Amino acid sequence: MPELPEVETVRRGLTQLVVGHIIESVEVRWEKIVGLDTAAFNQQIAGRTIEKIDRRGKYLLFRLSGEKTLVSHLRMEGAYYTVPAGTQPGKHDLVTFHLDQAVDLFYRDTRKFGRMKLVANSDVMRVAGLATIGPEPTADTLSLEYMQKEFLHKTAIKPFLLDQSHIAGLGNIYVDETLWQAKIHPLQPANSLNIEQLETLRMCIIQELARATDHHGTTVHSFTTAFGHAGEFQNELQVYGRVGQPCYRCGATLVKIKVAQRGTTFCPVCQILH
DNA sequence: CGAGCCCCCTGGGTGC
DNA sequence: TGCACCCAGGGGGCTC
Repeated sequence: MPELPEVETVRRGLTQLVVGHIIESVEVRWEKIVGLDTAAFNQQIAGRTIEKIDRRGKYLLFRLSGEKTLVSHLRMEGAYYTVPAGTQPGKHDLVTFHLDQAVDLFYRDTRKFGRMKLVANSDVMRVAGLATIGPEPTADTLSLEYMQKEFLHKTAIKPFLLDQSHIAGLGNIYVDETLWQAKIHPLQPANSLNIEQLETLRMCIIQELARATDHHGTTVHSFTTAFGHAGEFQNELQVYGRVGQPCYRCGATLVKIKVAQRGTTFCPVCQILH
C-alpha cells in the first residue's frame, strides 16, 4: 500500500523513465479510474509532453505541456511501469499511455481503487483531497508550533494521523511504526499529548519517512518501484506485520486491535494508554 | 464539526 | 479440488 515513501520512490523512477516523452495516445480499460472513456480522455491528453513529475503527500502530479496536470492517486495497489511499445496489456493493466520513442507506460491496479484526473494547473489544489491536505512531513514544513495548534482534537491519535488534512503522507504502516517509536498508544487522544511527546512524535515521523524513502519504500503485497523492483524497508519494520512476536524494545508480545476499522499492531507494555 | 459507517475491488487465506 | 465465505484497506461521501 503506497504511502509517502513508496509514492516518492515511484515519482523518482518515473522521472527517469518518462519525463520528456510525448503522450501520443491513451487507452482506458476501466473507466472509473479516469472517470472518462478512452475517447474523452484521449482528446484531453494526446499530444502533451510530460515535463516534470511532482508529489504532494500521496498524490503524483504529472506536469504536462499546456498548463495541465494529471493528478494520480495509487490508493492500495496502483503502479506504473514502462514496457516496449506494442506490449500486450495484462488483466490488471487498466490504462495505457502510448508515448513517443516506442515506449508504453502501463498503469496497473489489481483492486481498481486508484484514481487519476487531468486538470488545469490552476485547479490542482482544488482537487478533492489536495484542497485540504496538511503539511509535508519534513523538518522544514512540519513545525512543532503547527502541531501544537493542530493537535487540539480529542480524536484518537491513530485515525488523527491517518487523516491527510493534519499531516500529509502517513498510512497504516508508518502510523503504527512511528507510534511505537514514540511510545504512544494508538487510542491516545491527540489533544492529550504534551509538548515533549509532540516533539518526539514529530521527529519520529520525519525521520521514519525519510529513512523509508532511502530504502525505496516498503513492499507488502504488491508494491514495486517503477523499475519493477521491490522496496527494502519491510525488513526495517518494528511492529507492522509482527503481531504475536516480541517487541524489539521490551520483549513483550505485540498485539493487534482494530482502531477506526484499521488493523493496528502495538506493544501493550511500551505503549500505555494514559 | 466529529464519529461512524458504507463503498469501491480482488487475491489470498481459511474452513469444510 | 472446489466452493463459500471473510478480510485487507485509502479516502470520498454520506448520515446523524
